Amino acid sequence: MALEHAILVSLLEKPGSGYELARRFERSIGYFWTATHQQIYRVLKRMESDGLLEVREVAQQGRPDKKEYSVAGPGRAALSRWLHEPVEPESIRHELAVKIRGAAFDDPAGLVSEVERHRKAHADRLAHYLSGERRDFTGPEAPLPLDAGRELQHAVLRGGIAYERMTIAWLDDVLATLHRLGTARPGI
Amino acid sequence: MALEHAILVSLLEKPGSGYELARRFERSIGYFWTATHQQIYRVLKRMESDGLLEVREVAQQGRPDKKEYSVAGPGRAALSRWLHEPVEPESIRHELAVKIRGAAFDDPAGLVSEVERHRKAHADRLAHYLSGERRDFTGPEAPLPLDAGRELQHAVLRGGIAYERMTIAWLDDVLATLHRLGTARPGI
DNA sequence: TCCGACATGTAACCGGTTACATGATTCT
DNA sequence: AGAATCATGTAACCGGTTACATGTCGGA
Repeated sequence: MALEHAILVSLLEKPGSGYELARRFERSIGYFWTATHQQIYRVLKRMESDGLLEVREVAQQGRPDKKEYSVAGPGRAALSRWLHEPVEPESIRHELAVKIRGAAFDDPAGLVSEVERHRKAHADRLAHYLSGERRDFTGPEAPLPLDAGRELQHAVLRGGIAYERMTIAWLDDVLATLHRLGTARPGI
Repeated sequence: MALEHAILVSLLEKPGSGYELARRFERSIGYFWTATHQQIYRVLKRMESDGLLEVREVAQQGRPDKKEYSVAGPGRAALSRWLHEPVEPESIRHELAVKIRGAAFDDPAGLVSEVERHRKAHADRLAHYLSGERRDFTGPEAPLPLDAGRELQHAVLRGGIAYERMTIAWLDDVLATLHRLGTARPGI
């Protein structure tokens, strides 16, 4: 049910249309919760009919009209309720780890290029996060009234950065292991 | 579709029943891919009827009979095919991160206990991984024929260890941030 | 004229979760 | 007698994915 709550958070940060939400889920929010536009439109409709959201038809020049959603009172209450109830610490699902273990029954060396692909994807994401951090969280830090939202967004981003760094280091470890296996027994 | 492949890997490592697989998914394999017994029984049945697995009824003393599954030729081929095709680098889904961002619109201090709960869960998992590592991957390392399966299992476990350590450090960071927000503006 | 960005949707499918159900055996 | 472990399942639901579908507007 976290998609609903992710949408509530995103709309509290800034109201927007389904399309705009979909874009945000490709960026900031999507760093730790993904959703496609189909899913988002479906859930927005349900949330609106449940009274969690309000819609406003907005005419635009040079663009199609859009429906701007914002959080209604019950939506805010629902978020608050969720924040106060515990969620289970989730376990990761890492398909690549399955592959790595599976490689023992196939060709370990054949996995090198796949691991390298993943390493690159994570390095790209890290670079993206770091540039976002530079853009949004450095420079003339508003010194007096520290904005809780900003601080917490930054804390989450630091988590993403730490995750990508850790993953890259681990994939280097995996590559070294695959290399060792490849050279140790060249005949077999 | 990774559940099928996780099952193939697990059964190649050692044949077993649905029940045994479910237990493994609570342990080693489950560290990076989870599945409940209902799911496993359903998929085992399908995989068997697809010819990927073989079943053998095994009578046991003092216990109910079980169906021992093992990987058939086509199953091994399917795994090999999967290992050679790229999988998309997946993005994480971290519900707690949604909560952290959402806390800005509610009570940041109220999240402390939840974050601490998660920190403890990850610390427990880390301890569990480390004891597994000590048990399975240290001591009299077979020095001559390094076993590819063992090496790769260890590499995956090191990934789990790195993940838990990173997460614990991040949650400490989050706790420090929440604390800062709580003390900085005691009146608001 | 065609492409890309903006904007919103439907339909079918499938994988995963939750709840329910049964029954044997061993240990306390 | 009751709890725990071993063992295997069915059914309903729901969230997420993939494919398909439509239409506007601005710029190359």
